[in-house]
Amino acid sequence: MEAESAIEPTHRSPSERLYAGVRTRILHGDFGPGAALKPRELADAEGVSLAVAREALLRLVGEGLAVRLHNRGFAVPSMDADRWQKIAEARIATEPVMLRMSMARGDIDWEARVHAAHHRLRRTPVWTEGGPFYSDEWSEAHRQFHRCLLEGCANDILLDLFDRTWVASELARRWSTSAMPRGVPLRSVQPRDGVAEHAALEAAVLARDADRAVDLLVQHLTLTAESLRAGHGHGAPNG
Amino acid sequence: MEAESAIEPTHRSPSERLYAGVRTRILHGDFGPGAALKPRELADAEGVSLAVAREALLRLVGEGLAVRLHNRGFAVPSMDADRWQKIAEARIATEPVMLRMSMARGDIDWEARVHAAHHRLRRTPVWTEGGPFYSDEWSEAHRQFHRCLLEGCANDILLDLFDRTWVASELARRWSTSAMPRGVPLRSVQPRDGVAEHAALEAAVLARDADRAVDLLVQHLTLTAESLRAGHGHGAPNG
DNA sequence: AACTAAGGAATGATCGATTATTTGCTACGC
DNA sequence: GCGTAGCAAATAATCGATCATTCCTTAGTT
Repeated sequence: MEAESAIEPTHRSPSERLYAGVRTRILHGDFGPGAALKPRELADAEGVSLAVAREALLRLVGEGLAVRLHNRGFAVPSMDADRWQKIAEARIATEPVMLRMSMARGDIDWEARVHAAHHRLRRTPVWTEGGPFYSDEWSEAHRQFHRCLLEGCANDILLDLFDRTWVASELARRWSTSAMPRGVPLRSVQPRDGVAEHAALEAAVLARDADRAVDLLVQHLTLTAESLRAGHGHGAPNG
Repeated sequence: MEAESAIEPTHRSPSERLYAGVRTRILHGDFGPGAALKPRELADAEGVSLAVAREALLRLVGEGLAVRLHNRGFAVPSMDADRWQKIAEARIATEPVMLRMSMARGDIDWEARVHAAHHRLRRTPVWTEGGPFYSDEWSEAHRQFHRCLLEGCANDILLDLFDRTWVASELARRWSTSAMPRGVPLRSVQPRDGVAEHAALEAAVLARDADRAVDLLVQHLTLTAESLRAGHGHGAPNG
């Protein structure tokens, strides 16, 4: 395998293109919570058949990024106030156990990857140029870092569960930041020092201090949930 | 809308019928691990179009009951020796935390449902008439009982994760039992008293003894994994 | 004998059109 | 005036056929 996935991303199959496009747009919050995802529209916009749009939507449903309403098509998942809490709770319930497993098993190579992931995260600009949104690069680096911490557990099933929860979390996060009024960028409602939190987490992990690492992780997740909850109710575009 | 979901189950949409049928057959082990799932065959067998078969397969992929190979169609997930361990480990990692949450939050109504689920489980015959297989009714009652124990946590995200893991677990279990030689039914390699285990678990849960309940659950999961591992390598139909 | 390359059969992906269901509106009766 | 039956537009589900890729056979070569 050489340059197989790195060549032209736009050269892939129609199905793949449309799937990736819609996925990105959902994650970016281009569709509001509960918005209908119409196969015809998506297909026409990409110049492709209905079947590929349906396929893309079906895949998204499997991933938790869309829901299906019986005989009423597809839609972006809706988001109510306490879904936040549920997602944060799920992460707090599952990730600490995984982190302990990861730290108990991870080898030198894993340590190196954690270090690299943290380095990348630290060096990636958090904010986009103009808007109050996280940059795509930072979002991806952020995901990589958190996943990397847990990858030492070497359990595909558990990492799958992480991926699912992460997607739900990102979706919710995006809507929360989208709900912010334009004049009040996210940084003002997030006085925490995310960089320091990640650094402390990395340090504890590499020092193999499991108790401290779990503490820091739970704290990190709790603070994230709280800052996002604080960002709610400012004037969400819809319900 | 009157009798909408309770009428003829065979009267549902073609898509639903085929989906449910294939799902059941996969769970029953009618296709070996890694077996190809060909849309054309499935569609023709049910007398429906290719699109319907593809849709069903896509849904199955989202559920973890099928995998997709790039430009090479769909297949039943393959199963290697240590996948067992991974699945058991995932359950042992996640379910105890959920059980504690559930027991901390569950109300009287939840207790009643746990009791009912256990009653149903206890009264359902475990084995099918002729073969060495679990009966469908028992499998479903078993799932309901275990899920019910955790439902007190009142967290959709976490219960979703349980559902996924359970499906993987059931798939693996079925293949393990299928691998048994015909003359040696499963009961002989499973000397444990599953009924007593479930009863003890129910008792600890209803007594709100979280530590004991978690202990029993972990023990239950561990024994399951071990008995299933013991059943491996007898002469699996394929790889 | 083994390895490689061409070609055909099988299967996967995509398409355009048709059928069935839902939705929103309108007209009618109470 | 309100509720409801019925019609029409929109959209979801399904179909049969076509295009593209992979797999398997076979012939040719070293």
